[in-house]
Amino acid sequence: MPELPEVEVVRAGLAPAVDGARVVGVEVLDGRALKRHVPIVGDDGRGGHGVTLTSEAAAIRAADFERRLTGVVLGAPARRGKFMWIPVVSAGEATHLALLAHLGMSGQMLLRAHEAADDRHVRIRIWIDNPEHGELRLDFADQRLFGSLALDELVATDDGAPGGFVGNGLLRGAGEASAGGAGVAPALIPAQASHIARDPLDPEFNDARWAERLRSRGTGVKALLLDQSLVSGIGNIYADEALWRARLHPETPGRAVGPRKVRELLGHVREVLGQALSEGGTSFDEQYVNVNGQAGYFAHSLNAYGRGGEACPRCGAEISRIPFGGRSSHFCPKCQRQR
DNA sequence: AGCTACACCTGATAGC
DNA sequence: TGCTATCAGGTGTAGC
Repeated sequence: MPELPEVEVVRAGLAPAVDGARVVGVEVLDGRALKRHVPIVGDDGRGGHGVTLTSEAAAIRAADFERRLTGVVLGAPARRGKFMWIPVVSAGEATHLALLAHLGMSGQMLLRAHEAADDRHVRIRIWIDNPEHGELRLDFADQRLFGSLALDELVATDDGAPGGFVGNGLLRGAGEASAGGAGVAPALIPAQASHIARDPLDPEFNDARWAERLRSRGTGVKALLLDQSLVSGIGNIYADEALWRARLHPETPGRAVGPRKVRELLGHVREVLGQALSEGGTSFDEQYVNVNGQAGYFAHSLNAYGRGGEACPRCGAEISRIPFGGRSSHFCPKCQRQR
């Protein structure tokens, strides 16, 4: 579900509540929401996805997560692509630890009053005390459990540039400063997010390098947009939308896209991400919501995604829907010709 | 190295 | 009503 714009809406919403707040309590209701959390003591040696946690292993993780997170002070949340993290600070100084969050397909970070009733699918509750805003509850809810929280080690970025976006307001668009004044992002990134590329709205994103890598591959351009090691933050919705804007067929091999067209595609990616951001992200149902549980409006602005069988807003031809890696690609067969 | 298939989950909806 | 199949915004890993 949540792609870059949705995760950024959540990150920005979390910032005023968590920055400077102390964790006063942690309760793991479902240990499966800690898939990425590796306990220090009693490590079961089983990590990552595609591995079913035994209930014993899940209990070890839960206990470790609760023990180590309780009592810490949190800093300003950061984001790269679809990964988000909140650094653990001590006496105002960053430590080597961060609370890492990935929302997967259905994850939500909800800010609620301390004693508010639970939302559906809450897996982890974190009680925080903010010096300015008082006591709040940060709930991680996730229907499908593809998302997770973890305590993860912060490592140096390989290029020495900031690890991700940190700002007091919502990121506005390609390489722009935040609305509320940019925070100083340290050159650190959680180890588990360090393998993904920078996202297209990161000022340090290397356009030429990306273009070169994309044009060296025989894979379809949609699969390349979704490859988080080439460019992060793009998912099924915005891949389809960017390709529609660029008039590119999703199965066009990377090496068949000319240099000019590749630059154009990147421009469309930035444009669609920026527009979605300004409209609060894309919500089809209750699955994607901001920290207050509210939906975004960008679903009204989609041209291709989810519109199979409808008329192309540009040429009127019928939008096609074809299988793609266990889900679907949506495109206009007339304006997005295979080349 | 690059690519595909699949595993990890729950729930909504459609069709019988 | 109740069963089964299909679909959903993501990612990591096994295996060819």
